[in-house]
Amino acid sequence: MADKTDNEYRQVRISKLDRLREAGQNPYPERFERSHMLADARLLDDDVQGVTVAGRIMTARIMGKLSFITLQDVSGRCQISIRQDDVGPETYKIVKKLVDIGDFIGIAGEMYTTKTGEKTVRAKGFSFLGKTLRPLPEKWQGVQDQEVLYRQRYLDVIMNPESMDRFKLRSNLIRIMRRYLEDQAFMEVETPVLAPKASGAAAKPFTSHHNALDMEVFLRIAPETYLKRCIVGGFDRVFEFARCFRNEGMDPSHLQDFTMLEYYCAYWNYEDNMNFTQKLIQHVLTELFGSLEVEIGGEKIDFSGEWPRVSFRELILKDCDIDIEAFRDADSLRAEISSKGITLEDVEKMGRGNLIDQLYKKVSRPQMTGPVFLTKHPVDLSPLARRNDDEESVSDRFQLVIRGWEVVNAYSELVDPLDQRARLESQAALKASGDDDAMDMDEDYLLAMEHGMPPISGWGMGIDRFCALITNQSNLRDVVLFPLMRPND
RNA sequence: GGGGGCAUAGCUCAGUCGGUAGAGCAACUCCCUUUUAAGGAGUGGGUCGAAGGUUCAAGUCCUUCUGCCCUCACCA
Repeated sequence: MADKTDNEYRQVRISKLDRLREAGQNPYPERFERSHMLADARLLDDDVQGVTVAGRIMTARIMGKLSFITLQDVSGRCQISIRQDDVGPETYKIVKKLVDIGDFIGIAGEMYTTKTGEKTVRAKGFSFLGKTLRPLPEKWQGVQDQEVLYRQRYLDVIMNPESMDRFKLRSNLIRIMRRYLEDQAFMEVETPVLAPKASGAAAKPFTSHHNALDMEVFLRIAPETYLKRCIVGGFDRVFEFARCFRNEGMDPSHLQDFTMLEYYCAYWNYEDNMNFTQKLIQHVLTELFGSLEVEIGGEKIDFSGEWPRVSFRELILKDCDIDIEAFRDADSLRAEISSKGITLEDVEKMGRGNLIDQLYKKVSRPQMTGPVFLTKHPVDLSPLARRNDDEESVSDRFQLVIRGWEVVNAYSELVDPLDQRARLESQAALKASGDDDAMDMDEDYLLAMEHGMPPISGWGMGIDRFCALITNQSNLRDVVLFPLMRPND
């Protein structure tokens, strides 16, 4: 790792700092006025005067009295040239002797096209804008070491334009979603990250201790119950980009620290919400890609038209010929699964809902490619979802599955406070009997519910997952700028 | 947690059967007014991830450890 402070490069560059100051150049000046981003400068006609650009030096071709330098900024790259005859021998000597690849410089000058056809800014004035003490990675191969790419992400995005583009896309994605929701009268709110209870999902929380209050606090595992309190309070449509934390295993599709977008809409049911989801995602993809066909993992996925809606029951019946409605308790279902020759891990401990979920993950989910709305989950997998009025064993719930990834989870919310109390009591009983993932009793949330809720449909999307999916990344860390790494010093 | 893989100069990588540590880029000293992976001449740069072991001799073989990647399990 680059933690040595005594290497040749650093010593040489520190000595250049002093020489820059002696030559009258501040190595770290306070500002610079740009007229154009580099990508925009390249579009200018020849002979345009008064162009001022700045950026990081990526490559340099230094000659005796004329140099070509490629600068990079967030917009892209542009070549500049510096001629001794234009800037004078003192300044040209600085360029030759004291400027390194990786440094920031700014120039003022005019546009021209070189005889090899490259748009170039010819420097009439030169400003030193920032000294680097470390060399950039190799200009052609860049950084290959996955560990360095994660630990020193700045090097990744400096050297790899596709990586920079991916993070730009993530930013665009979030902006487009935020605007779309705002345009549909949703209001962005912020709810607690640090709370006395980890509620709203089944997951192991991170814990901490609040000194002044002398109490245990939890990092949120979901914003759900607070956003629903907002609905109780009269905000009809709310959303939050909620950083959530779950103290569970890490692998390419799970991070302990991730971003969920959740929204809640009063007076909608889950079917309204499916309609809206389809419009939202079609809008986002059109804005991002100008197309509803996205290539993911080597196959083109078509997001246009109406997406199929299939219930758990229909799906499982189709994929393994088991009608889950015919098996109303865990034991009979377990027997049926094993009689079909399907093996699932740890079936003995599972309730009926979990059995169905595991069965689905085994026989159905891996082969689901295009966008599919999976609906009507077993009610005991959905402690916060509304029970279906016609079938009491299922919930008014859907997930959006794309290429085997559950990207969206949404339902008609349970707004009956007595039903909610009963379901949380059974969750708490599961937890007391050793199920760490079951939910806690949440009296504070029940108190809010008892003050009355309208019909609500809520919705959550794993932003990291969606982003990884549409940027064709298989590891969520590739869409997170600074993933958590074990320190290695 | 199980299994597999990787770790050599600032970066990208070679390193044969165990026998003096290599290249390109980058850096340093020069030359160079149209380059664009600029070119030419020269120079310096290594705790081979760490610690043990085997051996006359270890970057190389063995053990342990650390970090990272993949995979299985777990986990909405």
